[in-house]
Amino acid sequence: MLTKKQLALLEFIHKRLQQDGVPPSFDEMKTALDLRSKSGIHRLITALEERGFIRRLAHRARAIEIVRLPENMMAASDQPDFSPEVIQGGKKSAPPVEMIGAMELPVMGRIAAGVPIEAISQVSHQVAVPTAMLSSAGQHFALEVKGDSMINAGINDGDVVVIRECATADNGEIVVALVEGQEATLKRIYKSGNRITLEAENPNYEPREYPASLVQVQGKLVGLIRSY
Amino acid sequence: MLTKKQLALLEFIHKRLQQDGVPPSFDEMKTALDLRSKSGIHRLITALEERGFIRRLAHRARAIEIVRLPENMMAASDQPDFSPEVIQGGKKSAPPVEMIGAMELPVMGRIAAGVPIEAISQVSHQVAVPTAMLSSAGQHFALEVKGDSMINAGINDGDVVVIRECATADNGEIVVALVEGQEATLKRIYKSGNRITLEAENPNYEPREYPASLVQVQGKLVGLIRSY
DNA sequence: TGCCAACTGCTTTTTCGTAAGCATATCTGC
DNA sequence: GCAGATATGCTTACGAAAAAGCAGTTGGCA
Repeated sequence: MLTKKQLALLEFIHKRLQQDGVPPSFDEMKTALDLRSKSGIHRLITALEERGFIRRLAHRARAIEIVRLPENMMAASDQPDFSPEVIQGGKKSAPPVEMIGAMELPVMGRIAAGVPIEAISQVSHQVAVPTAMLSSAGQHFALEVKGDSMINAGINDGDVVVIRECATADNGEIVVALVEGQEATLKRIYKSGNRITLEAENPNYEPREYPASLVQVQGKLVGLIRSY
Repeated sequence: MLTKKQLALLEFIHKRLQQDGVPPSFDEMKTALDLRSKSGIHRLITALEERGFIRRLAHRARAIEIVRLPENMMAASDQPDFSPEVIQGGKKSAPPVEMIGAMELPVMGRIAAGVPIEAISQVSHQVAVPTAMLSSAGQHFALEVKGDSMINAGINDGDVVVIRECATADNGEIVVALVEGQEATLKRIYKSGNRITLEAENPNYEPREYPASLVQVQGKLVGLIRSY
């Protein structure tokens, strides 16, 4: 799964994380692996992320988190107190994520009807989402809904929608669509020939039709979370 | 995941929280980190929120809560109230134990409009809900919605609603109400004098009025979860 | 109403991450 | 062994984010 370099880097990150709780910067990793340039690190990091060993926020300093470790490292990650171990009870024993059936997803900003999305690349915060809502395959993220364009689908202003990233969608599905490369909306999608129609679920908004080339599906709606 | 400054601030907040139970103000944090302006704190706080370490209420003084701590800090955070608990060593289940902002709630059955609830005492399964949805006080449970009586409130058939147990409700709130001791419905409640009106959010259903003595509030709606 | 805390906008400096282009290795299947 | 794919190394350049500061606005709350 991992190349030697990738493993070495992962080990280093892990060590630093345990040591000072702060992940190393690209420069520090560069030094640790005895390289003269950060670009190599960049590629290794990308590879690690692709393989699901780390998770990170793009364009954020030191925003790296280890998701899992390769089996052979589990043992190596010295647990000197291997044998029965005393842990302080109370809330301390936070159950691992999978056991409680939830995962944290980044909220990537807000999405509205017709209005350009505020930011789909910027994490505003995290939300916990039941894993039952997520499919095993694919990346997920969340968006806060602004406006009432999907009101008849039971999607209200302020709701958080969970989106699975994908580039295609079936007719009638609710998707996040990027129109003309800049305007992202949450709409029901219908395709016919090389035309795509985006329909709001609100009689006050007209369906809009575009050439298929101008519409790009970014993901489909898989869940919704609302707090009162 | 965190930069040094962010970690330092998180540590400080954590310390203060343990010490006096009250999160520090921006000014106190400013002093603690030896800054001359609070705006820096504001941005650090924002970064911590974005990365899912803290949660807070906008525009509220000292409304900061720690959601989870970085791994290496977990050990240092002694819980004073512990009941030492021996855990089998060995594999050490899931090393990066993250405090995640979710909790499991029992789904107590289904609730529909006008129709007696299937079972409000029987747990059919569990769902994970974001803790942000729950208030610290009170018991919560979940119900599956059957029917379209609340469709205009954006509550669809099949949705899971999160209910906080309580016996009273303000006018206009959506509650689980037990009518005549047997029929539980999810409705908007209005009180006037000793009459209580339960209103569906669907023009096809008539509001129904009862003597206050016949209606018992079982809990109020605090959240909604939908899977597509 | 007035205090205090939180929030915003703007500026500057420094650190950090991203990207493109090109040069070696290493591996894999034919 | 060779061709092509992959992994890696290096350089340079660019742009974004972190961090710090100051000033001014907004909002809660007593």
